Amino acid sequence: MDERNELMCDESCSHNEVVEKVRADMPDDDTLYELADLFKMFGDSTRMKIMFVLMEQEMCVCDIAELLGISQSAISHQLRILKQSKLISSRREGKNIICFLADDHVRSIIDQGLSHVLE
Amino acid sequence: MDERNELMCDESCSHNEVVEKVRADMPDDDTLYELADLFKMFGDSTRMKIMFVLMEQEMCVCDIAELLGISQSAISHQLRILKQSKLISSRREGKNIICFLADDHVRSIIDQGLSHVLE
DNA sequence: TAAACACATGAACAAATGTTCATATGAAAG
DNA sequence: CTTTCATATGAACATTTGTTCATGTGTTTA
Repeated sequence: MDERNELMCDESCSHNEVVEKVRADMPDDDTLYELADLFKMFGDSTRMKIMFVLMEQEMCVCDIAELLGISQSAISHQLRILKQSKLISSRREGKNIICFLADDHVRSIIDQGLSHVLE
Repeated sequence: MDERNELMCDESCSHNEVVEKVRADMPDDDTLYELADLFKMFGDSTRMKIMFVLMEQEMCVCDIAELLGISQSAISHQLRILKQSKLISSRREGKNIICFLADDHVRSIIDQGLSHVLE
């Protein structure tokens, strides 16, 4: 009887024990999905631009839209998503909503990405 | 005459000079798109899983598929994309193609992401 | 050289995503 | 309290994206 999964190649390059070890060391599925969802936030150029702006300067919605040349509605939709991911927060100030980065990981993540891209 | 863009809020929270400074400090559009495309790679759970596996152990395509319980075809399509982004490389070894991480930034990017998620 | 195996790839399809447009909400000023 | 301004949101739409299925390519082994 062959105990290996039918998908596995005949002469497994890594032995089963190795596969088992790697499998055991993987984060659970929920964490993996959360992680992918987090990076999804950085995977759209509009959101990327918003975060870049907020890395330098907190700013109201309207100014972000103007600075980036993107419609207020589009910005607002994206801000909503970014807030849900707890990457940015906001406070009211008079008539305006001021947005700012909510997490310092944003900076380090973007910096690591830049290092790769600029190589 | 009002020199401000019509989109800009009446009483700009940030003065125009600030907006101009931030705009000047932004990377050019090409870089921003590249950056977003890079993070897009981390924004899918299948690719995330592949990279997690390869962080621990280089491995042939077939074993990755078996370990993750994902079809060989799906894995192959994703590997193609990851190679295009220069995140993983591969070499032939007999009948198999062995895949491995091509860039150490992968580890640091994922680690930063994990820190955020596990908070 | 023929068969078996590991992997790649194209087409088709469903699902997720981002923008626009129109409109709603809610604070502030008159 | 009415109007105005800044922002939010829902619906519709076009794109992008990821998977499956069928099949192609290139290596190895018999």
